[in-house]
Amino acid sequence: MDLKPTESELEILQVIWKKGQCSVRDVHEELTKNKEAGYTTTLKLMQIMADKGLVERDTNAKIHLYKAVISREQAQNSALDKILDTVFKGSTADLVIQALGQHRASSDEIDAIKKYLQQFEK
Amino acid sequence: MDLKPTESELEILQVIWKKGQCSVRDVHEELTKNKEAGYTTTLKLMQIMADKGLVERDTNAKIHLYKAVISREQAQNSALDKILDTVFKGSTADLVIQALGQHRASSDEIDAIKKYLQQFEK
DNA sequence: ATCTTTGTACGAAGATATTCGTAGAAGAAG
DNA sequence: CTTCTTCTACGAATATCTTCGTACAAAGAT
Repeated sequence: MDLKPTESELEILQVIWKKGQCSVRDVHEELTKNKEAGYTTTLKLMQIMADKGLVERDTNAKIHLYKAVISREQAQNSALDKILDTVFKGSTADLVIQALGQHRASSDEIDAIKKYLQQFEK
Repeated sequence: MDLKPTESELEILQVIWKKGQCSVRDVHEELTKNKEAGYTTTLKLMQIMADKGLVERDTNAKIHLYKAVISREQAQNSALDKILDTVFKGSTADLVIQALGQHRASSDEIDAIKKYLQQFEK
């Protein structure tokens, strides 16, 4: 099992993570708020995702319901692993500093991070 | 101009970032330390990258020399932008905390980050 | 019961990315 | 000069991802 979602699959996962269990219709409506897409396109992608094991589906009713197999956290970690490896030379510190520098965290966010770092005191 | 390197292109950029200006041979030798690949495959990829504007090449000598057009920092930022958008709901704090939590930064790294955060004190 | 809407299944076209074989030019070695 | 190696150019096969048309089943409306 590979479990590495493609670009489009990730868009769909985002919707499922946000809304929980979803029909194709649910996902499609959400996706088409931002971009054009045919309904069967969304359907096909979700079927492929089910084949790959990225999502599970309940086919008991006419309207199949899909839920995510990989969690957002898993996806976050594999995304971090990947970019650490490909562009950050493995340095978490570089990544964090670059993230804080460029993407201007709010002061609340910075407080949250400082608080988090307290753990490592002592 | 799109400037979004693919997976393979990123592998090549890593070598160029590391070694500076490179011939195809240089890059190829480095790549094949880790994986199998035909020489002309590397060549073709680098030619495509030159077409796309990801690298520039000096074709004066017989052996063409390639250098990166986009910097590692640019690639880092676009990688961060992308995963912030796709898996972190735009939250830099989540990203940083997840990175620190999962990828066990060394205490040196944590110190560096704390120092960095001092900037935001007042 | 028939028509319309709303679903899933499936195949195939189109787009993009990856891999490599073959050809020929330019140097190096003999 | 001829041969061998090393290089670039190019085209095409393969793989993967994305998109959508068509077909048909099930449910709802008239």
